[in-house]
Amino acid sequence: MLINKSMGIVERKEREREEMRQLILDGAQKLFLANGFEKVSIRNIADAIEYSPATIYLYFKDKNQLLFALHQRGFVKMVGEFLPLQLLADPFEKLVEMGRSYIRFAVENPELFDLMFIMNAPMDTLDKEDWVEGDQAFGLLTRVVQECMDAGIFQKHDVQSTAMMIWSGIHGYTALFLRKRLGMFPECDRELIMDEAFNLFCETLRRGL
Amino acid sequence: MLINKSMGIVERKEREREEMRQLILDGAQKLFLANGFEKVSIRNIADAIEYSPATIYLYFKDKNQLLFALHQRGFVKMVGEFLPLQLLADPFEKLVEMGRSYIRFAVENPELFDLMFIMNAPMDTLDKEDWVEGDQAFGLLTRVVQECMDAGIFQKHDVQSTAMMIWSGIHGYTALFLRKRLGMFPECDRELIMDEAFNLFCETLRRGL
DNA sequence: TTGTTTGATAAACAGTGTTCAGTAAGTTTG
DNA sequence: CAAACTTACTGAACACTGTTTATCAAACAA
Repeated sequence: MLINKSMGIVERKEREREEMRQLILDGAQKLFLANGFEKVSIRNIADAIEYSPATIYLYFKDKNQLLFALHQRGFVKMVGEFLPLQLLADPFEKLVEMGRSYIRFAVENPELFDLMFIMNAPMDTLDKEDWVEGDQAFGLLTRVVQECMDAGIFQKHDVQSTAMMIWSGIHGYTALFLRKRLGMFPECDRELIMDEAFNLFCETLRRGL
Repeated sequence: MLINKSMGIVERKEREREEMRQLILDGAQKLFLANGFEKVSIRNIADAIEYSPATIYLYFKDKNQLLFALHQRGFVKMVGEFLPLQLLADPFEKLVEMGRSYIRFAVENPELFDLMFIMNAPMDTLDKEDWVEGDQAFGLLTRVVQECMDAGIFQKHDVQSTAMMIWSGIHGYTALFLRKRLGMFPECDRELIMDEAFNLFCETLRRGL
């Protein structure tokens, strides 16, 4: 076996394999974002990229693993939207803007958000190392919370619990809204109430934490 | 047509129809709570109650409508757990206990909770009148919030927005926990952090609202 | 050139929600 | 009571789903 020859081939194969993975994910993402998750099957994805359904199983163990790969893409995108906000000087303003960003991300990318925070499917079989993207996003939040404490805006509590509390508060609206659980409010008032509730949450944190 | 005779029969038929509906729902509920939603099919339900799958479609337009009927059962159960708490004298304590109840309900009845607040399916086709159960539960919350305002515990804001904010806060944890989105915390700390975050939320409301 | 590995696939399996023609009882009418 | 009609139910089919496996041709190694 000629080492330099086969090594080149191995590298190319690896590259081609990764390209194929991305091709599948691109096709899947396009379909999911356009038609919603419930209406997209492995066969649809295979058709879209002009391969047989069985081929997809050479690159992803099952549908959940494919969904999880998209879940990771979602986190990359979300963290990308959080990063510019880190430049804001006032830590509390930074926190509020991150909350607003979270909600905006959810409204603009409902399918991705679903995958990241609501759907069961992608979390079914999961290792520790798969959490790096989620960790990164939550890390940004804890850091801002710590800054708020350091600046004396918040009292000093356990940072993790505080961050968790804030995340939950923001996530709550978002999830209820996305899953159409606000039927008790008349359609027209809904956006207003959401907005008021968000502002009230920020105000309450400001005063009470 | 003899009026008194046929009226008796019509009534019996109506009664039998309702009994059949309940029989189907009982079977469905038992299977869903035991195996989770993803693993229960119309055929399973039909087998369990010893009828043909097609029969179920004589009583429910489709699977979503069946799920929505269970969703309503869930609300009846939850409101049933909230009612005794209404006797508590201190409105803030009442609010906190309702929050605790919400979380406990979710942990003890994850499948029902899922149906009530997370799953897409049962909300797909929904009229206004279908919201009575949800309205009732949210009504209990707004009333307690109003009491807190009247007692001077909370500042006077829009009751609806305030109730929405509190609901979201509590719902947030619950949904994230149930959907296994707390992978960034080590397994053993999770319950503790959830508890701390809940207490912190109550404390913050107490001080900041 | 021969032998081996690899990537892709057609076909099948076991399941899903849902519809519909057909049947056998229950009910009403002459 | 017998005939006509109505109703509740079902078997079988339709068009899907995710997933596995035997097969085959092309790429590679000896």
